[in-house]
Amino acid sequence: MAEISSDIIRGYNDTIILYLLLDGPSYGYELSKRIRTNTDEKYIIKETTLYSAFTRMEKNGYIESFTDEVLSGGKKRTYYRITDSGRAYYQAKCEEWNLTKEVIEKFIVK
Amino acid sequence: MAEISSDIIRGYNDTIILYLLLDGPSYGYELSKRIRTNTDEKYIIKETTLYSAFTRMEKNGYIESFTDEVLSGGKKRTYYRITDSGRAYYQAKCEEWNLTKEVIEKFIVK
DNA sequence: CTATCGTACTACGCGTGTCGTAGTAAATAT
DNA sequence: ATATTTACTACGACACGCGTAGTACGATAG
Repeated sequence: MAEISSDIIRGYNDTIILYLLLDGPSYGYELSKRIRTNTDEKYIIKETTLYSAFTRMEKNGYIESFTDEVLSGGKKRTYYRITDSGRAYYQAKCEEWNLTKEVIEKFIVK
Repeated sequence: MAEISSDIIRGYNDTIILYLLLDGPSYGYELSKRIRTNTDEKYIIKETTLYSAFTRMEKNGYIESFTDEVLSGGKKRTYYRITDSGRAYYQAKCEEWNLTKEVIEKFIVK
């Protein structure tokens, strides 16, 4: 079966994460499982990709973090919450996606 | 208007080029114009991106080059022709695209 | 007759996102 | 007692795209 290449998902991991955060705050491990189940195992995000996306997006102001005092599985969780700026970015990414899809599909034989 | 980010087109430039070469051999300048017009100016490939894609794909055996003796515009043209391996790669990329599209669209609000 | 535009590239090096590998740490299942 | 699951962090490598610059010549415009 075809695999999803990191080159095409590149730059859309942020969008995927932001979409899931629209439902409310979440954390790495949970998000990774949601992505996995949501796509019927078709896309399994790499841990390093996920956590580096958190760092980047927090730096960019798209998400905010807060920590839970409760330890789960030995390590304290870091939760992330989407910001207004993140919501706007997500919307822009959706528009970009629709345009990009239109462009690429001109070169894809079905 | 939304712009196409290099992060999403990344890895699909090769596919776009191979698609156009299915019609027969072509060269850089012509392909760049065809991409431009084909997408109604929505996607204008950068020259460096295009020529580095040629180098990469020739190395990978997806395309073959030959030169025309006729000088055009002062510089001799390098034509590229798709190989059988390139055709197979293109097909695989199309399948990958369909899968990726399905995955990403689960996270896009329309 | 000089200058700019169009054609057709090549060279160099940077930035970014993804990924492989490895390590830390504790709770829970076997 | 050991393996697995949870929940991360650190480090470095790699590939692709892109900015910038340069080469070279014909054709067209002023």
